[in-house]
Amino acid sequence: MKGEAAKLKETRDRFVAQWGVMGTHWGINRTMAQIHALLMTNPEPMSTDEVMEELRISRGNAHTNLKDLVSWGLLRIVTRKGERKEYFEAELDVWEIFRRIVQERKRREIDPALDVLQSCLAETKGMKTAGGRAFQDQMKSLEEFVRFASKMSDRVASMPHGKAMQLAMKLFG
Amino acid sequence: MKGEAAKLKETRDRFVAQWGVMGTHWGINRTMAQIHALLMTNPEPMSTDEVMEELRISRGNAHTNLKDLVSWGLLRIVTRKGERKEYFEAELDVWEIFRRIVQERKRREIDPALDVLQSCLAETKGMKTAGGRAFQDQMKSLEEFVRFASKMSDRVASMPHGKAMQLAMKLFG
DNA sequence: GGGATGTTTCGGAAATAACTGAAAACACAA
DNA sequence: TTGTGTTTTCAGTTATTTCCGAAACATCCC
Repeated sequence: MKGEAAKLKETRDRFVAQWGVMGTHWGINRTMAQIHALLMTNPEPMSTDEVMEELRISRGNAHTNLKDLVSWGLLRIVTRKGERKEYFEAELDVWEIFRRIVQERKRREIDPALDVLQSCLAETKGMKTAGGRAFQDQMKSLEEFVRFASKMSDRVASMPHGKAMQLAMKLFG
Repeated sequence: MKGEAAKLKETRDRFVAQWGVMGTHWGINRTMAQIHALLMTNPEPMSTDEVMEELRISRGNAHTNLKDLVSWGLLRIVTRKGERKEYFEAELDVWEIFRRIVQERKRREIDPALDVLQSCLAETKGMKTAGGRAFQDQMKSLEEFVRFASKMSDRVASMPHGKAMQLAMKLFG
């Protein structure tokens, strides 16, 4: 029979690896997803070196992705008294994680799309040909929808956990 | 002064190009996004050859991405009487587009994540060590949330336009 | 059959994204 | 100021994804 600790390690490694694969499908890179998985399941904050060793990756790679995760708000930097080294700890609250991701994806994906649509809309304003009209109508539909999505994202991202769940239950209970 | 038609073509080209760039950030490839943009703004269905010519891409590339878009439910294949050639036309209704994307992303991104989490959860069931408990708690939170997201996606994807908007207005008006 | 038309597949080329390793920059204490 | 531990940057390499071009396949018509 296998020891519990060994089994745990195995399962955790599998989680980290799989989460990395998932990451690539989510449009974020493998390493970043792996680091996130690693830290979400580590009881203690980890240093860059520990992450490097655990995942067998270079310092540059570890550093870049740790800092990216911090900029997403998914990791926090913590320091220990008397030590200069930086340690990283993951946000564990799922609602908080979700909010951060929504916020960031809005900024990176929705807002730029909105800019494109609005500029296309502006440029074709007042066109009278059938083709012009049709194009503009389609831009308008898209713009309205994306603008709406943008607003929704903001609302969701600024909702506290309790409120969100309450709302969700009312809708989808 | 520039003719309206010329201006329109220019704006549309820019839309197609930009939408392609956006696509790469959304985790779908440039060509696929460009074809989608092209067809959403084309009054008539287009053939593979027309798409190839307009975007200056190879037949293989055009073919693959057109079929992928069909599998996403974002394009329909239409045929003309007496012609063997296939033409493609885009779904234009934004709510419909949104539903299809939600559906597909759920299938590709949420469901596999759920599998991973559930299997990790199962494997660590009943562990008594502190580490095992902590790991399991985190898996459980994630699993619950992702399962919830899965359910939400299904509901949203099966909602008719009117119902969804009505709901949205009540929430975020 | 065999030519014409259109679709699908696929090996290798090209483009893009991710990663490494090492050096440079930085921060701070002695 | 110099030494030591740590973070950051980046040019070059490697891996992955995307794309091309051409051949194979399928279908219809004569």
